[in-house]
Amino acid sequence: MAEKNDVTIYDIAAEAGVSVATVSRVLTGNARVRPDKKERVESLIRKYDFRPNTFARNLSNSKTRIIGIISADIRNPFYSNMVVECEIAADALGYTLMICNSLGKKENEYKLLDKLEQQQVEAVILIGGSVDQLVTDLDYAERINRLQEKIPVIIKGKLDGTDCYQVNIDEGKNLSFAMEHIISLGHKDIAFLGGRDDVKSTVDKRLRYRQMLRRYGIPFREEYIINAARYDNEGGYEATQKLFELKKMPSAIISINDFTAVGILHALAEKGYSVPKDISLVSFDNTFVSELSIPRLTSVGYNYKTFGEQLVRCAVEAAEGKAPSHSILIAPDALVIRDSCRNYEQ
Amino acid sequence: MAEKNDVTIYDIAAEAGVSVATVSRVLTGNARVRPDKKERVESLIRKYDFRPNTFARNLSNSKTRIIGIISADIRNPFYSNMVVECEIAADALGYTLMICNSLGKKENEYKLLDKLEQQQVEAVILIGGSVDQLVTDLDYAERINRLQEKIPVIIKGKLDGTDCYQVNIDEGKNLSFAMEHIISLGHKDIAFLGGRDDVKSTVDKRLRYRQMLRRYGIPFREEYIINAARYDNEGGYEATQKLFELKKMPSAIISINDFTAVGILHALAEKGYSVPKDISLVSFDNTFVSELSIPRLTSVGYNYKTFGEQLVRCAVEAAEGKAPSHSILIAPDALVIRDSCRNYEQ
DNA sequence: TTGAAAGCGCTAACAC
DNA sequence: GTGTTAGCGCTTTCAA
Repeated sequence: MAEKNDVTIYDIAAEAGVSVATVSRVLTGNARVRPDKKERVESLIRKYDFRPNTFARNLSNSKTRIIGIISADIRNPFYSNMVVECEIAADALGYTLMICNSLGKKENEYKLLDKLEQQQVEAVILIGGSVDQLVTDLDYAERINRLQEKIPVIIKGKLDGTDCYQVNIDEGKNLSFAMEHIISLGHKDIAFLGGRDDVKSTVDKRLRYRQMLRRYGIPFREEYIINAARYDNEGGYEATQKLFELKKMPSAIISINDFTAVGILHALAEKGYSVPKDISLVSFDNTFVSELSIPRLTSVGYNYKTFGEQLVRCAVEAAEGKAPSHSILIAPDALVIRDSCRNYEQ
Repeated sequence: MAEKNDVTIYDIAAEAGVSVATVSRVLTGNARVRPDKKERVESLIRKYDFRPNTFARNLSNSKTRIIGIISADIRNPFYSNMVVECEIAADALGYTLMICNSLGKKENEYKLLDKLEQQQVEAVILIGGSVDQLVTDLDYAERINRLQEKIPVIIKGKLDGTDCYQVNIDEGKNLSFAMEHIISLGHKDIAFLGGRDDVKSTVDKRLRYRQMLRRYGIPFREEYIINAARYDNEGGYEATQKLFELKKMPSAIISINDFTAVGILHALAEKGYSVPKDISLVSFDNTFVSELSIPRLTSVGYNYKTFGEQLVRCAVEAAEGKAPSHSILIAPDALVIRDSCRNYEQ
């Protein structure tokens, strides 16, 4: 075990009585080889279960066909969905996805960037972390710019001061789907819980939230927008506690994501509110969490598959020098109606 | 972008007026270099933001410090927890984890094995997929044996006909924690829902289930063990439907995992059963799902951190020729008591 | 402490 | 079609 008894192209060549070039040719398929030689080589390859050394290969032609991806944390289903779809898309294009998690630490983002660069990945995709921030670190932007000189960088989100390829979705549009659903059900007192004001996608949604209220002639109440430090169930739970302090409870709540929605559900249940009987709830992301909760959540779904495909397609095209569009917008997501909303009756 | 304008060790050497060997020495730190030269080289490295080409390096010393891991599907929190802990552990030891998903397809397992072998990973870790099967494919075992001749293979699970390194947990022990809790609460009619009889960990649990009943003098009822094709909420839902067909409902249910438990919860709620009022429920894995459901689930927790550490430690030691123990048993997990069980009253 | 040079295993240009 | 050979960028003897 762990011995370097590896068969090389030379061994194969020797035993087959041909040159290494010929072996290489049958390996790459880049040139014609006389059938009988080809057959001899191939049978030797099978015999020794030979696999060409990737490093020698990469060193020689400086193409790794690896795409790096740095996600925030695949334990969050939003990211794992995204990452797996990217993996599938990359595989379909003959690329390998190298998956890394920054786990919420800026220093990890830097470390991973170094690592991927050193691994000679042909493109790097960034989802979550710095690319979610409303205002970008100068330091980070600089690091990315330096990287961009060698390797294309594709992000979901934004990065001021860089010209990364971007693949995004119209968060405002998504918000409007949720709002329209709620409003069509007769709700007017609609709170928006969760999220932070340093996160771009959240800010985009909040902007649209106010805009929608205005459009439908519903008065805006500052106190109905409630921050939460974390995008998880605790965040939802805490935000709901603040909601309880208000004199008037809303009849509907929009939650920044499924996890937060579950926290909201717990908090409401504790206080004796029933969903959807007393309060309706819509959320975003449509992860499996929305299927698991009771009641199941009406949620605006992310189209993970399309997203993954676009991210990877962009990465591959950029890597191959095909100059894809610098800013790709994914078609808006669809609302998946489940059991957490109902008609509002006076 | 994507240009090969990369600075090499030669450029650095030339500009610093030293040989490439010297540059290499400061890079690896494997030999002493006169301070002034060292300083000159280092400043050049900074100046050009130089990073040695990993492939050349690997080719030269045939050490990649990469460990491959093939998990079933990181969209399942059980695997993402495991994988992230492995990633953290690997990083701490100076290794990189290459994460792949077989997504339930045998062919993918083979493809990924090839890919990892070609990438020259120094060890491969297998969790989920073939290693979960009660009886191993001969074909697969053979593939693994061939791989083992070059690279150590570490598995969570089993693989008949191979002598992979194994890191496992005593599933029976875990089951007994769940049972003892339930029994101590006064329950006697205890059903065990979910899981398939071709999965080893499930079979282990079922064996212990019967054993525990015997030990406590509780009659065993065949019909209280219910299979489910899938280990997700649908599996739980379906298994519960079968339970409804029985003349007598149990007072407690043990669920094969958290997802299944949620399906059970949904099915019970539909029929008007309340948990824990009417029926108590315990499950396994203690993923975040058990925190999210209503009621929150009492669950026997996996110690993901320890598991990840042991898996990676074993991989690294084997890779470095240190001959770790061939079979490692993780300390049994702990029961996390939440809100899904209660005392049984006649 | 340092430099020259021989690999590491493969690809591709070049000549035949 | 096929073989020879020059790299690819780095590490590591071996001498000096």
